Amino acid sequence: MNKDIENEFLEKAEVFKALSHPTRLFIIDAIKDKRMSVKELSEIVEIDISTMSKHLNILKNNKIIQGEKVKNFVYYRLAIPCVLEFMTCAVKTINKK
Amino acid sequence: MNKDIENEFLEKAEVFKALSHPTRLFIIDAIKDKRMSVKELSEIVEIDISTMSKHLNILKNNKIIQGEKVKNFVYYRLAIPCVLEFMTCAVKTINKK
DNA sequence: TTACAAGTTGGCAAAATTACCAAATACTTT
DNA sequence: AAAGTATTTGGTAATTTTGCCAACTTGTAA
Repeated sequence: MNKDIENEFLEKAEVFKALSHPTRLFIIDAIKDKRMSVKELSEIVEIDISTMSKHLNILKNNKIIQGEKVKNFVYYRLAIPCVLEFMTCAVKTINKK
Repeated sequence: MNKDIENEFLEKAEVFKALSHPTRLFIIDAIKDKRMSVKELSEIVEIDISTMSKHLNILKNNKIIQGEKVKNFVYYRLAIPCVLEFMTCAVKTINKK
């Protein structure tokens, strides 16, 4: 693959990849209004807390969310509100199917 | 994983997954103004034409692009212009890093 | 009809992703 | 200090994605 093209689009692709999992899209929807802890999120989605922690880490590494430690909880919130607009476009796409 | 949550977010995640590869983001950028054939795209990106065909198929299955056969060429163009706005948000995210 | 070019599909191996468990860390509370 | 709760990290197996080659299909042109 051409290196210039790869350099230009790889970082952007990483952001989309971070959003390409149902659990991570749920997270974004869930914390858009109020911050939530890892345990709260894992219990709602019904997955292992370690799995949830890793999903949150993927979003955090891409600066899509950010965490804040309070006591021994970590509360996460949206760092990039524009991701919500992504959703609107995704839904338009789905409605075409 | 909770089934209601999975049902609500799986389809949307598929759209993001379709966009989560540098070659596929390049395609979207390349055909945003003018339609292009599989061979043209594969030569620019420098990958096998069969690989390019598969990438195009992933985008087509998600209704992000659409193809039109002319002679023995297939020209692809954008079907959902709003994906370009996704890019703008992705870049904002990248600039934070 | 024969040869050629564009595109698609199937198969396979390498790489990446995902989810669980177990163990480690961080912080509280008794 | 000891026990308990929340979170993170390492390891591993199952699944998915990716890219090439080879073979096949479709349509063109000699």
